Amino acid sequence: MDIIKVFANNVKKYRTEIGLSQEAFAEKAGLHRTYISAIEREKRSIALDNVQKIADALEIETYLLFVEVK
Amino acid sequence: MDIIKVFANNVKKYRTEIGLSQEAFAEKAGLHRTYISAIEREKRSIALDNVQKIADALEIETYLLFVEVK
DNA sequence: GTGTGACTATAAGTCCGTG
DNA sequence: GCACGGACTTATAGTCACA
Repeated sequence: MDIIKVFANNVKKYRTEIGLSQEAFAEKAGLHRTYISAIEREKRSIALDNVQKIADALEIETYLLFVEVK
Repeated sequence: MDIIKVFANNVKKYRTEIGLSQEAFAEKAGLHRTYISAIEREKRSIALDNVQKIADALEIETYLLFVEVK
């Protein structure tokens, strides 16, 4: 399983769980709305610092983003 | 706690546990010796594709690299 | 066996927009 | 509210010679 795929799925999962749109979430994470979009579509391989920003914005532990949910 | 720090510590930890030098590990991961060095010294915020390469070379689950070991 | 500065190429990441 | 594109800036990828 590809880590980028797992990450993308988890971002989408946790983001919708807390009821945020891509735009609202991007703002909360201090990132760009088109960037979040690209991530969820697996168009980009993101760097660790932004992984942490995203985890913070989702209010979850960072490693949870890499645990495959089946 | 910074994720890059956790990641760096874990790479070093797991790498030494399987008894590989930076050089041997770099070759196994398909990366450059100095690149591994830079990662372990937290000089780079690496992207997800290389995170996976490293996890594969360490023969561990990817998420373990982000679990802080105290 | 590892740390480091310097370097070029490529990808990450921002920002404008449209359907 | 999201997918997608184009153009742009900055950081990472990847390598080297040398300490």
